[in-house]
Amino acid sequence: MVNPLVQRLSHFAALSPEEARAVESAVAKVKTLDPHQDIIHRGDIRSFVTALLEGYACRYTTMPEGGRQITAILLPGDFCNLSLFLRRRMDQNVSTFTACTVAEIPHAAIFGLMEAHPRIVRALWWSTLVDEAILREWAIGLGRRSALQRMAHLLCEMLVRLQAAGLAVDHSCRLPLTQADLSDVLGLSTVHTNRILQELRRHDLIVLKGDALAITDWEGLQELCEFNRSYLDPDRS
Amino acid sequence: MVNPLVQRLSHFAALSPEEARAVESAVAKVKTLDPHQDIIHRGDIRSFVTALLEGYACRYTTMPEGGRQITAILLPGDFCNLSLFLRRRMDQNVSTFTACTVAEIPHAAIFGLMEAHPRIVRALWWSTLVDEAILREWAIGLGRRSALQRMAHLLCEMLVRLQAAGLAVDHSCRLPLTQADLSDVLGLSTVHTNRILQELRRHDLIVLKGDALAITDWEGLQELCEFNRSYLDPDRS
DNA sequence: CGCCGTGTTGACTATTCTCAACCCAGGTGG
DNA sequence: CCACCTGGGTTGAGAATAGTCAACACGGCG
Repeated sequence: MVNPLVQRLSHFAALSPEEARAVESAVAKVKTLDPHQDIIHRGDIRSFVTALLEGYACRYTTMPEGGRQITAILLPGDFCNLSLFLRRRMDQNVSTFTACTVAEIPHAAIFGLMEAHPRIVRALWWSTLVDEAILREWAIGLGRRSALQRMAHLLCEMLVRLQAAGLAVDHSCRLPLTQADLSDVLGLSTVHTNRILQELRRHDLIVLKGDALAITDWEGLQELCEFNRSYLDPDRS
Repeated sequence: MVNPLVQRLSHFAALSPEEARAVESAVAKVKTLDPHQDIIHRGDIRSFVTALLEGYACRYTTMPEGGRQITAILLPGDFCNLSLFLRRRMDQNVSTFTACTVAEIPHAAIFGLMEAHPRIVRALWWSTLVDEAILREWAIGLGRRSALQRMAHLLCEMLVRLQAAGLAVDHSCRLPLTQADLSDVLGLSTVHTNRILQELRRHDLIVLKGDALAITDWEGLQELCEFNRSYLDPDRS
């Protein structure tokens, strides 16, 4: 199996075999994690950065009143906390949805990589830019899209990202989030999320049963939310 | 006057006098812009990066149906489009609120800076991290805070950022955004924005008249929205 | 068997939006 | 100097979107 981390980084800047090896050997430890287990807490100090190799995870913040807002869904190849190599303390929580395997890369190894291989700096920076572009698109949706469009947009985004990670066949993929999880992504109540999903099903746009998401009308779903994938791709347009 | 750009960057990584000079001499051109003038459009290709030296500006995206979502408010020292030095095309619009002066830094000069002065890489990366942290906080607010809390949070954030830029005295600053602009930041209608502002005034939390914002109950305003400034500061906690 | 997590439903409430009107200050042209 | 226009702010009424509360269904699992 190709290392998802290398695969992701080469998506942003073509890596030489030597550079790919350098990335792989920067990994100090590989860990497996249970579902719904916290990887990092807000305020933690770490001497390493964590990258997701297998499974689904998220970054989130909890509100003092008890709510939760998910600010990123992490897929294989994503960094859980790249910012930690500059910032001393983690400013949000990261937790798994499913069982996961993660790679731990010591800060020193990151600095070493960056010094020896300028192209890797570029790739790392790119990866944070895409992170930010996704977050921006979520903010736009939270501010200006209806609940229905927001959900449709999220499903489109997930499919495209999972396709890029080689984790989707045709227009189907695994989506191991409960309706409560989806609510915390979209800023909705669980009841409303449930009704929105039913509406998408009623229009024959999707089939979602447990883990399994199938987008049965890809064109229709994209039109509904005016999905434009360009923000997910390095310079497609 | 200290160059706001240098001031901002030294906030993130102490720059030697030589590095400060290097930053200043990377600026190829300084321009002045009218109020409500677009600086960059989505899709533009540029060979330089733009930094704001004076004035207030914003990044925004327009929806196909006609809405607008502002995704960042830019103050002196902020980059309008730092991502452009990696990404070929601009993925959002940037426009001024007030008359502004901006510095144009050619991509080549950025690369030169980064090569000669590793600490500047650090400072630039930091600046994008803070950008992202602000955006994340906005997303959290859009998802999980009431309109009232969102507005309060924005005003707290603006005051702290303007203080850091030396543009606030005590708890007062200039806020040259119309209620329609504020609405496009907070994801509200202008009517609701108006009513929320009245509510803040009624509780004697703020005085806002035209441009002039005075926060008359700083503690109360922070409590109302549970404002915690740590996301704005390099490793305050 | 009974419990728990997840999904579903109905009834009611709250928040926010839309539409339409109106006010007011500043600037412009007659 | 005044009439008019315009952009921003304000108000009221009614509608739409989304939240809350409470109950129930269903499957997996101890």
